[in-house]
Amino acid sequence: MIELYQLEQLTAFKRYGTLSKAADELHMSQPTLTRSMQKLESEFGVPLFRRSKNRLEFNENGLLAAEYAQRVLDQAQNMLDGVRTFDRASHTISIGSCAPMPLITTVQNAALLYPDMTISSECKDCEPLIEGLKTRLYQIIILPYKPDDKSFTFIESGSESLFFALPPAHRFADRDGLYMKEMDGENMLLYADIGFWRSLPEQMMPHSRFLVQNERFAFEELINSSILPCFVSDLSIQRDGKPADRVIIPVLDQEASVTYYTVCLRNTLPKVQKLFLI
Amino acid sequence: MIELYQLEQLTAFKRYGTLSKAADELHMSQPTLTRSMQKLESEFGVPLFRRSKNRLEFNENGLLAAEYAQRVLDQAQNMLDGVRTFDRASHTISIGSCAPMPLITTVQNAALLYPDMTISSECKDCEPLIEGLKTRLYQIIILPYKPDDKSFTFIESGSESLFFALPPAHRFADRDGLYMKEMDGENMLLYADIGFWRSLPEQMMPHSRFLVQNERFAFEELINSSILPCFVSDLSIQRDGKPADRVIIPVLDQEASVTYYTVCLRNTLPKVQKLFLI
DNA sequence: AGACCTTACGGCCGGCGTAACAATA
DNA sequence: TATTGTTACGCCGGCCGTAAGGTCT
Repeated sequence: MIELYQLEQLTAFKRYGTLSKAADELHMSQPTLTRSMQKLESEFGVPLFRRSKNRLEFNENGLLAAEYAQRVLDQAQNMLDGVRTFDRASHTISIGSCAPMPLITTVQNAALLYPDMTISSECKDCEPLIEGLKTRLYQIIILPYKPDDKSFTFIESGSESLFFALPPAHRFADRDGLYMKEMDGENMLLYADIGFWRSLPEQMMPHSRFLVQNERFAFEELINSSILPCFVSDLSIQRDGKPADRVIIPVLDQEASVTYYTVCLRNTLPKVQKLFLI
Repeated sequence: MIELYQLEQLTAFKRYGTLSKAADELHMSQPTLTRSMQKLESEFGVPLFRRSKNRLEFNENGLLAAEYAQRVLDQAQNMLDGVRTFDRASHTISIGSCAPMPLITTVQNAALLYPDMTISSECKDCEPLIEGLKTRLYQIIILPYKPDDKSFTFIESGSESLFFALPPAHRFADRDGLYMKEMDGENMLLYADIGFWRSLPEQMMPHSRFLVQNERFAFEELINSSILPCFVSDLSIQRDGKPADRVIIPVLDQEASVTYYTVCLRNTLPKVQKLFLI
């Protein structure tokens, strides 16, 4: 029977033009390749080459065969990739979240409940999350609102509320609560990786400038060494503590408090059931 | 590397359900198949089977792999078929003709001029011939008129004229020529395999009944043992002689005399050039 | 007992590299 | 002389079949 290694050799000959060069590239001796091509030719049952005394080249059959061969090889590679990718996916729980904080506990839970699975996670906007859930890019997504798609199932999985972290000398430092509108115009430090929260300040405080920090370290250093206000949340305080030398004032806008929902496809529920039984 | 024979084995296992049966079908021992599948699995790098103590079955990876494998095998088979068909086509001159008589000499010429080629030929109506020439089903066609397609090239290649073959006692036996209309209403013997000629008598002599003979032998026997008139042509006379005991009267209608044209695609001309240099 | 899968063992075929030869540029 | 393709020869790895062992119905 014709075998893939022969097709590999055939396409190598097409690429390199001579048996010698092809044999080099294939890490084999040139006589071996000669014999292998003779055998292939006899298995096709039709001539594939034009032979001069010291020159071998494709005839039209051979050119056609080499094209076909490439397609067969591509498909074989495609098979390997496909099966390996499928296997990897079946050992991976992919979680997408609208914000980093609720992701942390969900990833922890998933790792504990499914110790043999690889947990992959990322933050995205809500629309791509929902798209990704439908296309099975994610098995689980975390949204800041109840999804209304009938093919989804979900549980409430926590909440997060924003606070202003003000320097003690700030004019609003003694308030019990603040609307963002009241802070509009004040420049603030802002940590970049906050998911869907990112759009809220810019929307509600159009006159403020936000000093966006991509590095967590830079963000925390600047809190310590400046008197700029910034945002924190109950979850971030729970995780990292209160920033030193800041007064914590609740943000009163209703948009500043959300309930998170852990969502999956009904179809996929069995695979991640344990996460819904907490 | 993964090889086709392993994929063949994989799909056999899918078809037959157990290694034993698959091994039988593949004419190999069952331990051999066990080992081969183990090797395949290790080459995929992911588990393909669920193993009980005395039962082997696909897991989801394996099912997917078997589907992919079938596609690879199909494509490999497709490659073989494609190349072999291409090779055969390149050694074949396929000739289509509107009538059998001009085909004979053309096929003879082709066989002489291209002794290494296989000559295949058939009779069809003019429209399918032209279609077939365009789609390269034929390299050459023979038409009873000049083609007007710009992509065709052609030469005149003979002519054929019809005659009535009447019994000597026929009322028209002494005529120098006859129009078909004059014979309308008389029953006639008709040989079936006459190509485009077939439609002419029925069209011009609607009141006649034609006793169509599919067998050449039956046709000739009936000429000898009856007094029914029939058609012959100059070419048929040249080939088979005049029918015994018949008077040959020219058919005067203009449709009863045609000039034949040998036609090929301009593109394909080099392949059949010699036939156009006669 | 029969069907099935796996492991162990030894034979052998076929693909491999080396060497030698022939032709070409 | 350097490069290329083909043929001859002998080695050896890997695939094969047989045999044996274990499990399940």
